[in-house]
Amino acid sequence: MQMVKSQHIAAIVRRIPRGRVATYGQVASLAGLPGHARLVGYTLHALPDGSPVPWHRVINARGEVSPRSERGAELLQRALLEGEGVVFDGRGRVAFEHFGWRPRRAAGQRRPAPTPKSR
DNA sequence: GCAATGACGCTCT
DNA sequence: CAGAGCGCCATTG
Repeated sequence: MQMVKSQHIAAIVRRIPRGRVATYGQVASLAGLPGHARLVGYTLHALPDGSPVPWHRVINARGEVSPRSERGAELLQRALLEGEGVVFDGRGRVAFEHFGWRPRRAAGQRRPAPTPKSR
């Protein structure tokens, strides 16, 4: 299978619970490609139309949606997330501390320090 | 089979 | 904290 990659990534994204958002890097790490977030982004773009993949739940590490090629698409993604209960801050950013998806991994918690300083 | 593109991440300034 | 540059692999033409 050649597009197994997309299938694998799709499986990861599909694991994201509703009302939660994950970053490309996070999905990439879970997919077995740590540090290769670009692959996730491009692979998601190559996903078929009938893919049950909530791609709108996948955003960049900045906590904001990517300005994709199509103008307004980021607004659509943001609308979908808001429809799931995700809230954006005044700058259009999502608080990973509240909406960041935290997958259950025995020895692989990709969450070193969620800004422990200042509250 | 080769070349170019692409929905990012991380580090440095 | 914000902005800019480099690197990575997969998919498409």
